[in-house]
Parts: sequence; structure tokens; C-alpha cells
Amino acid sequence: MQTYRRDIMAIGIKDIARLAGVSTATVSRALSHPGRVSPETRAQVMAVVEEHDYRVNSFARSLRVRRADAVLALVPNLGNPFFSEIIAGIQDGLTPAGLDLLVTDSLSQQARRQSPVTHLQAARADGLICLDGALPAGILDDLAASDVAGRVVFACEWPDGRGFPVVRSDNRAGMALAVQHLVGLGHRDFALLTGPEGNVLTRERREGAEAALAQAGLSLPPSRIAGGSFEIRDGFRAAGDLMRMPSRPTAILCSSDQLAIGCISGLSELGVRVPQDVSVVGFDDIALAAYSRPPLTTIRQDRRRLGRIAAERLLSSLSGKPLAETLTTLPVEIVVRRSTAAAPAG
Amino acid sequence: MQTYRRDIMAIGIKDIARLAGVSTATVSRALSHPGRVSPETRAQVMAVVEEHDYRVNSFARSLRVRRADAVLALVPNLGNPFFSEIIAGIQDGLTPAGLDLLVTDSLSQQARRQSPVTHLQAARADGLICLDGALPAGILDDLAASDVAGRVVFACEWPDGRGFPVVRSDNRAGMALAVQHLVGLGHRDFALLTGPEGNVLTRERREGAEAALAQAGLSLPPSRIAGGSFEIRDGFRAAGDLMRMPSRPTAILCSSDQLAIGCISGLSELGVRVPQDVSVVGFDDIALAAYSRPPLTTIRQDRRRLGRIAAERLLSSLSGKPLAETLTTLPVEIVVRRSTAAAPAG
DNA sequence: AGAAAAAATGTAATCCTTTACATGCAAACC
DNA sequence: GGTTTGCATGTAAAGGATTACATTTTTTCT
Repeated sequence: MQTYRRDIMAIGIKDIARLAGVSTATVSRALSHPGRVSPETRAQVMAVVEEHDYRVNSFARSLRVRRADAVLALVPNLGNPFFSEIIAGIQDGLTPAGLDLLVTDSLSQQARRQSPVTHLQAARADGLICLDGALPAGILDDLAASDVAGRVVFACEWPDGRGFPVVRSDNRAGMALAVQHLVGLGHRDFALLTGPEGNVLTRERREGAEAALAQAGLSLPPSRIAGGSFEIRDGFRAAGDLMRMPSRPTAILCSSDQLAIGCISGLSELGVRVPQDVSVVGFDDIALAAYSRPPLTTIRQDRRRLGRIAAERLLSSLSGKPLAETLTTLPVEIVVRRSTAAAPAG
Repeated sequence: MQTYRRDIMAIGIKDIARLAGVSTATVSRALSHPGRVSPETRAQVMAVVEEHDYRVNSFARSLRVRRADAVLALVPNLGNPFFSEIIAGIQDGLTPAGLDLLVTDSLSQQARRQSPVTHLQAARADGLICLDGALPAGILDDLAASDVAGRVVFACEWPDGRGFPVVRSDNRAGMALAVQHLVGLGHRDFALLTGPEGNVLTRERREGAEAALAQAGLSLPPSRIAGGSFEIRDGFRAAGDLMRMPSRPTAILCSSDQLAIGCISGLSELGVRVPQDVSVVGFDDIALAAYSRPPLTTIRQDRRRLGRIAAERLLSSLSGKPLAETLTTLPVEIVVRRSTAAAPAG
């Protein structure tokens, strides 16, 4: 329990009013609606404001105007650097509108046994951008409740069949691009490294891969599917599992760059050469992808843009504009580097 | 300019009071000081609160108690994943105390032409954890002003000679560890990849390297110092520069893992083998370090712990406890992997 | 010049809680 | 039994801004 108390406001609007010889209403107007006071008065007020370095108390202001001018971003796990770029994009989208950004992760929310909805209900944030598609049903019910409807958008990940507005990358198309690239190089024998069970991205990327393979007359037997998280270490582990199989794939589709890098690391340990023996493609195009050894062929998704668009969507939803479309799908592209090559003969 | 306005609070303390048949004072006490109301009354109030899912309006509350229950973290650049782990640590430190976390980066602060001090003065946050050691002098002056004194702590980076409380890793010792390791492997010819000019970490790590080399009777001529940022691409570039020199170093000290990974990537492009021809050591031990090729020998700093301790320091400073020490230096350790080996003969 | 319209400013209510102080009432004491 | 003490609760005053409405001053128009 906190016990401190700060004299946060040394000086208030009343003091400014007194010093400038006007009423508090005029001070308020001079600051928020400069056009509605005479130039002389404004100058006079501003001089006093500057001199004393006065700032409006945002609590009093928010209380009165019933607006927080802040948005909450909920990340599954703050420690995961994957999200930082999206957060930066959200910040980009919020800054021009003058909104602040609050950040929490699902883990610490649970630790405090509170739902992100609390923040909305407690009026601390005007809206929520949720990067966690795996929220418990109870929380999703809360989010769907009328009093927060129109104040939530999901980005990157999303929960199924709930009808929330979503901004995401085209995960299916991404995997299709990867498959087409590899098929073009003569690969016929594929494996897939998936993300965590139950995750939407895992599912979409798997389905995208399967659809594109089917199109090429190929299929993905269960024995060729490994993974279980987006983390490096599971890519490393999965590489081992895959190579222990009697027949080996020549191409490995990874659901994240981290998986791909771990996978390549694991393959190297086993003496398997990338791309001569096995081609590997990642997903995301994180900064390191271009500099790992070998440089990683991957699917680029513009995470920063994704964050920015999510923020913009939320903003327009907050200002009452109906959303043109509830599902926004951003294009992805393939970046061919050197972790993929023609399938080995035989 | 925002124009929306939300009926953020559907239901207020007055409604709860009416429905429970008590006064607002009693409702408030039932929620914040449960011991000060009779068990029956409390149960009755709680029932109504639960039923209507009431949350106190945090603005009204903060206005009254003059406390935000939130802390602002200022990052140089939100897009840089290096900071995510520190942020997670800060969250860890804040959560038990029930404080929220606001995040901004220096870039968007500048874009909005406002200083982080604004947030403190506007009472939006009780304290500031600053991860940016390169703030302009004007802002540092503001931070040093009496009304925010005791509400700021620097973490990871810090400004020089200002006397702010700082939590940091032992950068000098880290570099010394790296040098000793390499000297032990027979290396005599060193190069250093530095971070951005003017950065404290750049300076501390350079000085640490130079001191440790001096101790071993070695030195670092200016021609052996390259870099200029912590980014991968500069590591890549610097590798090229270094290898174009008439005589080549056998060991490269990098001021970040990103530099090291870029450097190894650049060396590989040039056909220089790591660690057979050149040993490379990084700094930070980011997640990828263990899985890059070759796995990176590096200096581990516990970023999460650093964030947590910074948060705890701030918290105790906010509650008026005088800080035992203004400078907290966390230990680092060397993690030997496979990017370092005995110096090549001759 | 006088009336009407527009602009500038002021007064005071309002946003929602918390909490100092007052009140009432029951238990504890001598 | 009559004070004293202590608990449970209520009343009402902050807390610092915004803004509807009222008022005054200035401009514009005929």
C-alpha cells in the first residue's frame, strides 16, 4: 500500500488567474481555446504561465472533461522484444493526437488479479489496444460489454469469432509466399515449425502453409510439424527432432524468425548445412534476420505500421466514426536472402 | 485535437451509496479501509459494488489524494528491443505496489515538444524512470529542480555529474572480464567497437577496455576503435573497416551484442572465420546471443533485475525514505560460448 | 447616434472521490 | 448510574480544472 503523498501541484489555475488579474475561466480559455480570448489577455496570461511554469493538472482536467487522453496497450509479455516495434508504432499513431500510452502485460495484470477492463472502467484510459489474442473468456466477455464497446481494437493477434476490430498482417498470404518460393526452388519435402498451441497466428500460418502446399500438390504429414512456441530455443530443439526422423525434409517453414534462427542454430550443431542441405524460411523479418548466418529468407510484416494503424483505428473509433471495416489485413512480402536455395538433388 | 467524450463512468459512488442504503463516505471506506466499517455494512456495500461492477474513477481519486499511482518510463527509442526486458523489470517492481506504468520515448516527446517533466508536473505520474542518458541540458535542469527532486531515477544510462540516483550494470568490470578472457587465450592485438559518440555506456565500456588492456600491458590505438552506434548494421560496417587495415586485430571487443552479431556477419562476408581467425565478444547477452552462429561469448547484464531495482529505488524514494546510496552498480558476468578461441599462431 | 450583434470576460456549477469533523450509540469504567 | 471511550456512520468541504450561462464591453450596421 502506498502511503506517500506529493504536493504535486505547486501552483494552480487560481494562482495564475490572480497573478494575471483575470478569472480562472479566462486562464482556462487562454490555454485551451486561445482564439476565444483577446490577444492582450492571452499574452498576459501566458506570461504568468511561463514564468511559473504552470501545467494543468491532468486529473482535474480529465475528471471534468471525462476523457483520459490516454490509451492502454496490453502485451502478452513485455519482455518479448517482438512487440517493441508494434508499441513504437502505436506511439507513432497516438502522438499526433496528443494521447499518452500506458503499457501493461497480461502477466502482471494476472498478478494483480485485475482485468485490463478495469483501466477502462476506472477511466484511466479511453481505449485499449490488445496485442494478446489469448485472453480468458471472462475478460473477453467484459471487453464485449456495451460500456467498453468501440473502445477496443486488437492488433497482431486476436480472439476468434468475437467480432472485435482487428488489425493484422496477412499471415496466410505470407506462408503462401514462402511455400511458392521454396516450391519454385524445387523443394517437395516440407516441414513446419509452429508457434504455441491455440495461438491464432500459429493456426493462420499453419493453414496458410497447408493451403499453399495443397495447391502445389504437396502435403504436410503430422510428423513434419514441430515447434510449440515462437521462441528461439524451441526452434533449436525442433531442428533436432526433425533431423532424427528417418527421412529428412529439405525445406523448413518457420512461424517466426526466432524459430528460424534457433532452427538454423540447431541444424548447424548437427552438421546440417543451410541452405545447401536444408532451406529455412522465417516469418516477421526482425532486425537480426538480415545479419544472422546465413542471412535469413523471411516474410516481412511491417510491425510498426501495424501498430500505427491500430492506434489510428482506435482513435477514429473513439471519436465516434464507425469503422469502415472491422478486419484490416496488411500485406506482407517475402525477403529472399541466403537461407534458402535450390533443393539438393536426389 | 480530440473531440470525443465518453460517458466513462456509467455508475458512481453515489449510486452505490444509494443502492446500498449508506452514505458515500461509507462506500469509500468499505473499499479503501475495510477495517473501518462493520462487517455487515461492508458485505452489503460489496454486494452492490460487485453487482454493478463499479470501479472508482481514478481521476477523481487521484485528484483528491494527490497521487497518480503511476510511474513514467522514458526510453530513448521504443522500437529498440533492447529496452523491453528492462521495461518488464520495471513492471515487475511496480506491480506489487499497485502502480501503473506509462511509457514514452524521447523521440515522441520531442515530436510533441514536451518534456517528460510535464508529466510529473501535470501530476500524471508520481515518478520517472529514465533510460535515456542523453537528455538535453534544459530538461536535465528541469529534472533537477526541487519540485521533482526525489521523483526521478536513471536506469542503465545516466547523465554525467548531475547527482541523480542511478541503477546501472558494472560496465567497466564487464569489459575487463572480456579483456581478461581474451588475454588468457593469448590475444595481444585488440579492436573495440563502440556505441554512439557521447553515450555514457560507450564511454564506460571504452574506458573499461582500455584500463584492462593497460593492466595487461597492451593498448588500443585509435585506428583500432570503430563503431559509432549499438546497431547491427554498424557492427557489419565496422567489420569491413577493420579488416581493410594493413594489420588485423585477432580479438574484437564489441559494446553490444548487436554490434557483435553485425560484426560477425561482416567478417563472414569477408571470409574471416570466427573464432579461428578472429575472436569476438559482445555485451548484454541478449536472447539471440546463444543462438547466433557461432554462439556468442558475451557479458551478461541482468536487464530485468536492473529494471526492477530501479523501480524499487524510485518507490522507496517516493515514500520519503532517503536513498542509502545514489549509485547502484549491478554485477555482470562473462558467458563464454564459441565466438572466442585461442589467438591464431603467428 | 442608437440598436443590434459579436466578442471578451466573469460567476458559479460540475466532474467523482476522499476525509476531517460531527453525531449517535453502545460498551467499559469507577 | 453517570462518565468516558470507542466504534460506525453521516455531512459537507476540499481537490483543480472546464464550461454553461450571465454580464459587460466593443464592433457593426442603419
